[in-house]
Amino acid sequence: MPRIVKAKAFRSKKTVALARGLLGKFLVRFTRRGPVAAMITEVEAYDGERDRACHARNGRTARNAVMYEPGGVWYVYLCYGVHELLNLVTGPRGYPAAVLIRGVDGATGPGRLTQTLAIDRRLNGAACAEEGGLWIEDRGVRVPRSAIKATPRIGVDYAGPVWAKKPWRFVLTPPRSALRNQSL
DNA sequence: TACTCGATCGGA
DNA sequence: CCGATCGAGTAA
Repeated sequence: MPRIVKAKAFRSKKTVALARGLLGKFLVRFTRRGPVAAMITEVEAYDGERDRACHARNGRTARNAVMYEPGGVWYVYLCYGVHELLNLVTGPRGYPAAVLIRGVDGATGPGRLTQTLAIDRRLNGAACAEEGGLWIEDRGVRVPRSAIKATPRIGVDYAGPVWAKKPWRFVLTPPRSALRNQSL
C-alpha cells in the first residue's frame, strides 16, 4: 500500500543518495479531480555551497533561502523567465542542498513536468506533505542499481569542468517497463 | 539603478 | 540554432 514519505526523511546530508532514492517514488499532486501521481524517473543533486552548480554557490540570497531550511520542503523557482522548476530541499537546517525533479513517468523535462502537474512558485517553501498538496509516496517499486544511469547534470557548464562533470544526474532506464515486474 | 544571464523548451 | 521572457544576482 502507498506510504507517504515524511519530510523528515530528507534531512540527511547525503544529497546524492537521497536523489537516487527518489527514483521509483511517486510525486503526487492534489488537484480538483483528486490526487494525480507520477513515478519519478529523473533527478539531479545539488549539494551545498561548495557545489559551483548549486544556487547556493555564493551563499544565502533571497531566492535560495529556502534551500537552507531543513530538508523536506519544496524549492520552486523561475528558470529562463519561462519555466518553474521543482526541487526538494535536502539536508539539515543551514546546509543548502536540493534535488531537482527533472522527469516523471509521462512527463520528461523539469519545465514540462511542473506545467503538467500545475506546480509553480506558490509552492516555494511549502512542506513536502499531504497538507501542502504536493508530496512523495513510496508505492513499493524496487529500483535495482542496474536500472539507474548516472550522468553529468544538464545545463550547468557555468559551474566549471570539475563540478559540471560530477555524475549527479540519475535516470531510470527504462522508466517503466523494467520495473513493472518488481513492484510489490 | 543598470545590466547580465540562466538547473528550458519549442519552433525554424 | 535561436528567440522567448523575467527576475535574481551582481556591480556600481
